[in-house]
Amino acid sequence: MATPNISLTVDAIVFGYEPKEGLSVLLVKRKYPPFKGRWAIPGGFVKEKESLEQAVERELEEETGVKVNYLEQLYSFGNPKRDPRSRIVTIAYYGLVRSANFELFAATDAEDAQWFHLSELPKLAFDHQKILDYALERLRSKVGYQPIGFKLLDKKFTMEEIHHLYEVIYGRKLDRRNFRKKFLKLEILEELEEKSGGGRGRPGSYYRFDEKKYLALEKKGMTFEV
Amino acid sequence: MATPNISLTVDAIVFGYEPKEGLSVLLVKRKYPPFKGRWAIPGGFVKEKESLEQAVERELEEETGVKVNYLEQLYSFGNPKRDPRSRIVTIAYYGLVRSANFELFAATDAEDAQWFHLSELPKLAFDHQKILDYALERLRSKVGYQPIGFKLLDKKFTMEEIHHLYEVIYGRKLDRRNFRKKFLKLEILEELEEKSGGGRGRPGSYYRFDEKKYLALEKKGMTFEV
DNA sequence: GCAAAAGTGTTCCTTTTACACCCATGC
DNA sequence: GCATGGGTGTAAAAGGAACACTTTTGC
Repeated sequence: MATPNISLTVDAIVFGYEPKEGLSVLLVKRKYPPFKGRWAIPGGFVKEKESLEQAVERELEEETGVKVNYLEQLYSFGNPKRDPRSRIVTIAYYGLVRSANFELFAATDAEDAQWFHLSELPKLAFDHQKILDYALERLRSKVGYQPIGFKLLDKKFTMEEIHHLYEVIYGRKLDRRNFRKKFLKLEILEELEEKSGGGRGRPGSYYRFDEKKYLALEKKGMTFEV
Repeated sequence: MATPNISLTVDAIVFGYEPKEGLSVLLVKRKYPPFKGRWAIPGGFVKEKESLEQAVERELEEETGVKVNYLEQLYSFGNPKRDPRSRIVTIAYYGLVRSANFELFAATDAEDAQWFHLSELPKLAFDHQKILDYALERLRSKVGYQPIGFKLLDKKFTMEEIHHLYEVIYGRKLDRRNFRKKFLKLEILEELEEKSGGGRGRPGSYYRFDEKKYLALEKKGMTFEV
């Protein structure tokens, strides 16, 4: 009656962001066949007693040492031929990490783990490119109506940083001044005393995402839109 | 290595619509424990050689005789305790059918299959209420930016019908005149010669969704929005 | 003619877009 | 002072919401 011949895995597209680097994706190099030596997105089999999210977090920890700051289920891929070995259905997630967490280590199932710029992706194993495309599409649309962009930034960030982040994700220019006004009008940012010194030009304020305020406003019917 | 103790099922929320009845959901009465005699959404185990979508369509056919007009993956539910028997992960879909296809039959795994108004739902088995809530949320949002509402209507329909459909799905009144203008401005409806006779008042034109035109416009960057 | 529903037009207001200009800092 | 990037304001255009009015049908 059950389905003894179908295995279940989870995989995770993890996005990272650095102001100077742009968006990156976390990949691991496969140690074993099939696709030995090829880059793939981290993931693995789900254990019987753990939740799907726990499985994702465990695999990420084991294979890359990364802890995500945000995790969301993406889509389940179940094409009977997606894995040459046997029938393996995977539930894909995507995650976001703060730039500070960029340290990696190589471990268990991965000969290596590494960040790749979106513009310099290697050929991926299995149907992982398809999963990545799907994740990017989701990120692009979701960042416009849910406050998840902050999860890619430091707790404190400047207007310029979040503005640039949105430009990178959308892949197009956004008017700096209109972006600022739209964002501030949402009233979910707390302006800090501290200014961003160091660079050229006038220093800008640091801001922090005020999640409590956001949740309260959301409950009242406010909608986040960028 | 594999996951012999996790079983995989698919389940489907199927929505139907009748102008006079509003939105309905297709449910089946469980023949066997657990939850014997309780209403549940149709679904069942995935076979090794079939795709997930094929599994959904097969189970729907077997349990209810219904063929959906639209099918979309919703979300995967994998809480370790969602099924009291063992670890069963389900990939949930939602589907839409035209009102004409409303005929049902009782079959294999179901003592009975029946349409339920959204306002008169029985208590559901497993976590199926949660899945239904999720499906409704998805339907409500998606109908606003993808032309899937038509899948619930006859191939030809009047403005009044689609207007009422949106009111039912959104659960609130929409100005008849503004709705009409907004919809027509999209230029994806083909107005037919035929008028809706019979009722009281001035007859309205029938329309048909012009999918080719929609796809062409979409490619050019047009966005469907209601 | 009257009621009912379809179809058309107009006005007002909010939001978006495209800018110009001033301010604070490093050198 | 000058270059550089941050911060504020404003005007035109577009889009959405509210609503009055006309048309076509059944009785």
